[in-house]
Amino acid sequence: MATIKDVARAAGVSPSTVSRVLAGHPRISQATRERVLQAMQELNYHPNAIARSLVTRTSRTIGLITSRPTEQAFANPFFPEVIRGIGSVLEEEGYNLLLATTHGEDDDYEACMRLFRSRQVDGVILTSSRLGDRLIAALVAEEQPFVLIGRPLDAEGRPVYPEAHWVNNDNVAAAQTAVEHLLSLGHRRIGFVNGPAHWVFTYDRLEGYRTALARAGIPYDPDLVLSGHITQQDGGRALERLMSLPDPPTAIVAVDDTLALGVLDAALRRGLRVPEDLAVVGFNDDPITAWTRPTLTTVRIPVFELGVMAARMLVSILRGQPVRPRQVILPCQLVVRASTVGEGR
Amino acid sequence: MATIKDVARAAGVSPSTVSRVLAGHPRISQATRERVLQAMQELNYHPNAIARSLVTRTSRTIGLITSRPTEQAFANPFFPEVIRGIGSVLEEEGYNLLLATTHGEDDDYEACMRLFRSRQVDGVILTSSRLGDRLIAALVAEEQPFVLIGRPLDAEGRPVYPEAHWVNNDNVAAAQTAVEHLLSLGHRRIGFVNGPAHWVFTYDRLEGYRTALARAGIPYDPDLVLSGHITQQDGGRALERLMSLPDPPTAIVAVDDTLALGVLDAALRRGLRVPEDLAVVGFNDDPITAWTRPTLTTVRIPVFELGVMAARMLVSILRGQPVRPRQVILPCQLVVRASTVGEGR
DNA sequence: CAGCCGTGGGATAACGATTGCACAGGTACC
DNA sequence: GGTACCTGTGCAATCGTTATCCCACGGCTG
Repeated sequence: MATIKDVARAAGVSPSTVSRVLAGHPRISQATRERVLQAMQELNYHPNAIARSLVTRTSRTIGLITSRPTEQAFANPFFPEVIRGIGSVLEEEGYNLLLATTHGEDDDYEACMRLFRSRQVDGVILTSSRLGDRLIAALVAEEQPFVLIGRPLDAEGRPVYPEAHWVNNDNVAAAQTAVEHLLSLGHRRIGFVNGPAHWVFTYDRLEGYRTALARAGIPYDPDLVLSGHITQQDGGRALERLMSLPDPPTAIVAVDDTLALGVLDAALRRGLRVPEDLAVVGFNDDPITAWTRPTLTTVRIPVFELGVMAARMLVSILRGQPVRPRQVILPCQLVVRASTVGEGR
Repeated sequence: MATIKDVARAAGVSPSTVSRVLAGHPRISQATRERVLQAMQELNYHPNAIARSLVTRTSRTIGLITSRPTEQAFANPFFPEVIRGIGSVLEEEGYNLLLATTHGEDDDYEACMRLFRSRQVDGVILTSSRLGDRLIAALVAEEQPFVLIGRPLDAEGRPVYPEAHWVNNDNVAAAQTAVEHLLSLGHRRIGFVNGPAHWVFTYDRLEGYRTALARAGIPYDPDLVLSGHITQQDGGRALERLMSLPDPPTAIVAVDDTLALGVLDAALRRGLRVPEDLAVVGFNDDPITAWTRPTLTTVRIPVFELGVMAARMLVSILRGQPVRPRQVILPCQLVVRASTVGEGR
């Protein structure tokens, strides 16, 4: 493959000049520029990004860290959508996207730090966070450029790192809205089917649930709150346990559509009528929710937009531009369907 | 950040020696090795992958080329699943995964070639192909390492590049099986709702449709075959057109579940009973198909496994190992549900 | 006419690793 | 005791760019 030296020789100039043409340097005469460009064409020259990275100390690549549990959690719609969002920005900014694939729960830490230390990425986007996340702590400590989709909380659930950049959908408000929707329909005993409790988004949604209840003057009943993996199976199990309570709920909020599907399926199997005997609300507006019988009330999350915002932020950071608000919260939207208000179709 | 020279100085050896320790070179004494390792630890040294790439001329990164139309086509389940499959292999092989994000129909060509020419990837995996695909032609011509998920056909649909590496699900057989299933249920007029005709997977599925009909001695009726984008909308439109034929079909095969969903929805709206008035078969076994009413008969495609195989192949190629069979065909599985045989639930 | 400045471009040194070659010292063998 | 070989390590070139410094040249100014 042709190098910058070959081009230089062919054009009768020095490598420096070729480099300057490449960079669009102003102090190059029109004549030389054209000679160089033509030589490039003739030799089918393409600059070696690796060599360039070595000297500029930037890779024009950003990493996407998605830990396995998240991938499961958001399973279908989240992953491709957020990538589409991120990709759409990076593409026009001329950045590459490197995926960190990890196996274990905590391997995202190693994977991410390796990307930075080996200089393969200029910054990263994290697609989710845990309470007291050590990866976030490390990135902050090492001052590595990153943007979090979500928000950083310490192990006790208190907001931390006010300087950090993140973009989040308002999970607290979203869950609150969902619960208030049920309250407005007259429900008073509302079950909450949670995912793994140490994720921030599940934590926040639980928070919204509690807030809504508190505002309505309904005491919090721990028996009504279950937590499991984000699978249809665990959704089903949760329903069984909730319905065998002495005073079972008349409505259930699940933190993810997959869980809600499990709940719904188990409820129907049990012979419950939805929503008459039990109302169900999910999260994410998975396309599938428009097809269940009854269709599923759910909270739409602007995933594509989260990706776009996160990417924009990170690019600004890397450019050294100050990012206007360091944190952005995008609103969610309750999509009311038949699983809470009957035949809405 | 510490470099190899810092480590060398701290350990009282030359950079070469440090490099050899890093590479696990055999002719390094135990004592030196330990001194060097300790120095690395103390300095928190991590080798610069960029610098290494420059001299070794490999990036230990592979690219994933997914053109926008494909992303739409396979929308939900395909994309994350194939990445999971690829990732699971690359992770243990120590390769990175770089995503090529493209906007336009033909931009995948530019994107892919740029990755190669700028030396950012050692090889690529293509997630799909068109008839007479120029990207494939270029990769073959330039002898770049690549694996295709799908198979290469020329503009007229003839197999080409017998040397190329690819892994494919047997779309012809799959479609054939689907049609034969309908034939065995007594259907004689079977509609075919296709995606964009220039994709190989749609081409192959149409091929399977024709083969099955031919074997059953049923003449091919072009009126029964429609082609559009892979959206629910176009599925609905296709149904309308098919059902307004003078002699409408009693069964429909759609090349993708999204299309099948559109067909199903439009059919139900039209007051047709499924499967009594119209049987419907889709492709991909999207989780959603288990939730429609009636549930949707579909063809399950081993997406994760396609990713795994493709990645394994590519890694072998990059290692310089001969790949045993250059082409692999994975079987599909017909999942029979209520949209063809009534209440299967 | 001397000095200065702006323009265009060359020389050279990094950037941080790998690697072929050379070489010192020790051991084994004839 | 000399030669040959093995072991362990250093030297220096190299990968393909960019960046810093510097110089040549021409025109303008005083």
